[in-house]
Amino acid sequence: MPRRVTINDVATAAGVSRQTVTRAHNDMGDISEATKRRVLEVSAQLGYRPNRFARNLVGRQRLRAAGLLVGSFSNPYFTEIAGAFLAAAAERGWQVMMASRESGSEADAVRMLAKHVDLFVGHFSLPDDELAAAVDGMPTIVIDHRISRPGFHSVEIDLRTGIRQAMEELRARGVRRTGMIDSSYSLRSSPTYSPTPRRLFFEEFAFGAPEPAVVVGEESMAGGGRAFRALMAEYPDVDGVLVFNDMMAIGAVQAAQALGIGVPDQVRILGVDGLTLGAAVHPTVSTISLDREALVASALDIADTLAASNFTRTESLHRTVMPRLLWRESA
Amino acid sequence: MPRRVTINDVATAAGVSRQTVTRAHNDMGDISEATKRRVLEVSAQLGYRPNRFARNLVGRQRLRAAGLLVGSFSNPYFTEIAGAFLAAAAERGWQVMMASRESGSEADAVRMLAKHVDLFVGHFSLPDDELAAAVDGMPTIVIDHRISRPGFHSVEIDLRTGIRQAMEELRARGVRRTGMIDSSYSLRSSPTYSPTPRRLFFEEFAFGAPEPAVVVGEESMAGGGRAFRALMAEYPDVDGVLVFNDMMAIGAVQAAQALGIGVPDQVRILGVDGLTLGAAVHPTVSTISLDREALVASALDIADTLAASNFTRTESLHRTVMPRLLWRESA
DNA sequence: CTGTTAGCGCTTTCAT
DNA sequence: ATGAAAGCGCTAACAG
Repeated sequence: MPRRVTINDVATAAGVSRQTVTRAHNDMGDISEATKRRVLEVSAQLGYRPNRFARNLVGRQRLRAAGLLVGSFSNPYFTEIAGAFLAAAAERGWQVMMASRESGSEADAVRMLAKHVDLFVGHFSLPDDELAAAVDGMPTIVIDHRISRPGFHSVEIDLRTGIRQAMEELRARGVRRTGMIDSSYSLRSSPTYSPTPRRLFFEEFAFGAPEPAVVVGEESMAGGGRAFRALMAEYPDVDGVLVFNDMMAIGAVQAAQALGIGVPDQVRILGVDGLTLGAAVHPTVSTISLDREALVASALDIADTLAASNFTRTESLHRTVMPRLLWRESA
Repeated sequence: MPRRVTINDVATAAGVSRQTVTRAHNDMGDISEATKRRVLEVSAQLGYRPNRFARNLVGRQRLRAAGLLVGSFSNPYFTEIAGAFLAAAAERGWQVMMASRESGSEADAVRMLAKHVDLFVGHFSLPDDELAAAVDGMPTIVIDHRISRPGFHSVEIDLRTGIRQAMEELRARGVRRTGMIDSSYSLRSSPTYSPTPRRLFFEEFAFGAPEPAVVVGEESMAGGGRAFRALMAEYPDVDGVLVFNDMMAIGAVQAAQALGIGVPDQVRILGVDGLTLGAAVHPTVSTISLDREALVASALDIADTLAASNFTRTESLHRTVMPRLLWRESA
């Protein structure tokens, strides 16, 4: 492997000083056209690329880069977050380096990212202690999970309020008994299912019968469909269903159609997430939208605050964003 | 805005030399536990974060970062590419900085990325000359578009062969006349529609009537549905439809169902892209899959080759990947 | 117009 | 166990 070509190599080969090479490469003036052309030619010949670390080290302009950790690129919720973050970050002058938890361990991903960025943002799944060890002092903005220790900041979503409002509106729309389809994702990391926060909020505000009508399904369209059939079989009187997320809700709506159950006439179905896809299917899926714009804006507010202090501030910063209810056709 | 804390500040405050601070922060040994603890404490107090440019400049380990430019995060094709790239890149030790063409100009995005990465990969839409000016010498791997000038490399998809094979198979499955739904995206950048390469390949291999049955639609599920209705109205004898991409194909399938046209019994519908989503709907959508794994693997092969030469090689490298036909239910 | 000097913030020698 | 010196590759500031 050939040694990397440096500015000195070019200077020597072109018979000029390093400074002249810099001038040629940065359109700096104070250099004759002839010299400039010759230097650039030699550079091209040798395959010279300025070392970006050296350049940024000496440069006055402080670049800002955020490391975004997302759960999975095959989950539209995360890709929509990533897209929103990318757009908002670009507008505010942040560059974004991404990593996904899918490949390799979260701790490894974090360690790799650390060399390239000024702070982390994202959905983390490690326990707080292990996370703190992994990020090793890097300022970290956690999404959808409150954490209060120095160097950590968070953006929470007030899902409890969103679910309360949704249940109230379902009642107002004539629903007699509510049911829920929860995600079985806890089964992926432990041998026993444990209820998600969404389920706990649901049970708090469920109505129509003393026993909460809940079934658990796999996190996919097909899983939502199967869970809907199970729910209807076990609790036939349920006429309003909160579904863990929109993908599962789409599956549930399809299953209802296949069963000949009218949506929303006989059963109202409500997802969570606010996916764009939910507005493209028929009927469109009503949803408790986890407002991505607000979410990433809040995260970037924190990032900007940290950057403004040149990353010397360490006390925890927090934001809370409210979900927005999107009443489309399915509920 | 406070000045950024440097290693010297910490050294002074802790009453030690810079080297001792380095030792404390990098678990380097040759330092007493007491000193180490004290230094780290002072660092935390002051909010010290090592400058990543200085660190990487002096570090022996050469980091490798790729800048990935995608078209849009609201298009599942691009997010699937991005996800595949991220996973494959992580495995090969590349970090990935992303930008999307959605926000701001492509040239600006490229200029911002340039400060952080060793090469570009992606879907570019600028004319070759403008692109060359924008990347300003940065090695660039172009996806899905051949370009042969120094410093540029490419990964092509042999869609022509894929479409030929697809048409042959449609004929074998009893299709009598083929039709196509093309994308109107050229209308976004110019006042007049111009046929996409996919249409040209289709017309080369269409069969069943002298006049090619083609309609143009907007690039979305709804657009695919509308186009399908128009196609059936104008060419009722068409019984095999190639659709520009999978999202539009899903819309076409839904439209067919709404019209009471059996899929695949009366009309066979075939998309392009190979989206995961196409396997989750009913009926599942047959498709000419633009093999993402192969695509990103090829791009990273080129990237590794360039890195191995320390980015001194400039002659164009090329790869071609074959699409894979996925015969699911709709065709 | 061109070259020399200094220094960005850090880690790697090499002394002590 | 700690510190002094040197240098990574580049650009800013000053000479000439």
